[in-house]
Amino acid sequence: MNSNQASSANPIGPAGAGESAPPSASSSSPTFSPLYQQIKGLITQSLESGEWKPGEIIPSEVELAARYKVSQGTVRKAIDELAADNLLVRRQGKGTFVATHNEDRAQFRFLRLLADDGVEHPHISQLLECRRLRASAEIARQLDLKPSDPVVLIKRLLQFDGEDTVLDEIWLPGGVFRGLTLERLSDYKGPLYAMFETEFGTRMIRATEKIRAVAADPTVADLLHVPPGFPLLSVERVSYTYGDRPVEVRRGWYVTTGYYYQNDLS
Amino acid sequence: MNSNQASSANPIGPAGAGESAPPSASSSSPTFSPLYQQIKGLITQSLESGEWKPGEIIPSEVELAARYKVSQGTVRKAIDELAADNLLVRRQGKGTFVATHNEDRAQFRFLRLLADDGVEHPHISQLLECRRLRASAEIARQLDLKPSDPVVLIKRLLQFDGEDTVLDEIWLPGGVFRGLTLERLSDYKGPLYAMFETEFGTRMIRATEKIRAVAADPTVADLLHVPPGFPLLSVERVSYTYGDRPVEVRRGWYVTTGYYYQNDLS
DNA sequence: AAGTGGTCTAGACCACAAG
DNA sequence: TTGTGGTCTAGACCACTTA
Repeated sequence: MNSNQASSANPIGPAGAGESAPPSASSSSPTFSPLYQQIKGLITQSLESGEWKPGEIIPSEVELAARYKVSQGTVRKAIDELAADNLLVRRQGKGTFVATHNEDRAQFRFLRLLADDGVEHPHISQLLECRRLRASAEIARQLDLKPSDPVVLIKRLLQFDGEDTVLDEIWLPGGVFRGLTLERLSDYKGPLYAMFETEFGTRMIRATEKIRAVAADPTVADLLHVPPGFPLLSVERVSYTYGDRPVEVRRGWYVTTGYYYQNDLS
Repeated sequence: MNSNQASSANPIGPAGAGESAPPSASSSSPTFSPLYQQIKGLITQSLESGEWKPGEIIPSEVELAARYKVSQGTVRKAIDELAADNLLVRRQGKGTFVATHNEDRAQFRFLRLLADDGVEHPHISQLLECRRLRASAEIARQLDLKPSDPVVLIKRLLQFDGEDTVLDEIWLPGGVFRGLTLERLSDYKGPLYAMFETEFGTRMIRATEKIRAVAADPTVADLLHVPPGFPLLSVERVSYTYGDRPVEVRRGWYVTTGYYYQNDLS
């Protein structure tokens, strides 16, 4: 961060624009960071620390401007970017809220599977198992853990229109998801990410996926009721929380007869 | 568009803020559109009409503000959104430029295939054929044409590291791509979309893709040197130009051994 | 009526690029 | 030095929501 902290007070007083000294970074600073970026960082910290929880409203723009000793326009730009990053949601006339995986119709955001007619179908989850074990070298690398660190493995089936369509293997760091059991999983109603958020304080911010076409191996084929060798969509996802820390590895096999993975290039 | 045209003059004079009448839309208008959205539309028109061509610089913010009789901040917000939509590119100190598929390292934007090591490998295109024929019902529907309207069909192979990896079938509306021949295609150096842009004035703005895992049929398998039934990634793309008009349908089969399709959920 | 985000303006200054 | 986009401010008004 820059010399200009902007947390409680700027270098010299309120520092208005156009008449007194500007509040921005000191001139010729080698690492220049705009004020609104610093504000963005401070707001992110409050989000991460839980000062404002998912679904809650955050202080109004004028309040935040007073708190950080900057103009409303500056916190506006910071909030604009956080809203674009799906961390905040603005509602005109009401206020700005912390985004959540609950109410949101953010289901499709992470499971981009549509029926051939282009309609988003609902699905139900059938849990197969939930075990604790030690991370393989590969999983440890992807979760930024040490090999043989404890991890949780969840296996489940997703049914679309009553047909088994997706098989998921989900790895989570054991330290963060202490106390996660199959029973707690099956008791919870709603998306998995909503549970992670409300029960474990871990919010998924973004994810990357590697997609391939693979032949179903016998085990997977059996669970998905397709013949061995059947072409399946292999989706390998790594999800990240605040600070770009990886907190989930997910391997999915999708039956794409009657359904397709939708992607928008823009 | 709103009653407030903003093209040459606002309802009443320059209309500054804070003292005289505001320039924005008439009050209680049933269809309210912000000024900067209208400016965005006007700039888009100039882009579409070719007033500013791909790669060229557009007038500075102050010039555009004078031209449209609005403040610089308003055209700035319009340009901000157009830059976010990849229609314009801002370069600090130099100006704002019309985006292009040429120089841009916008290759990966539309062909999201990476090697297993995560590196983007270069590829070469081998043209198989280029024919003119009449649109099938399905293609006509997707290109918003009438059945049996003329279309161009291009087939090609993409080689990564010398290996045939992608087979593409590309349908284009015959009217727009008049004079497109295999010879012209093979003569052109560079990405296909760059050629469409410079030679036919058709710029691809966005695209949607439907992704499935399929078994290679004998013909495709032969061309890609895989056994029949081999799992391939099926990518069905529809590309759109200005005004969300579809101008390309592309069906691709990807061999995803050693390569994967990268997608970011954010 | 009050409070919130959304739009619009005007002006000042900074960072960057090029003559 | 000049011109461009980038940042920051202050203030006014509009649109939407809730009381």
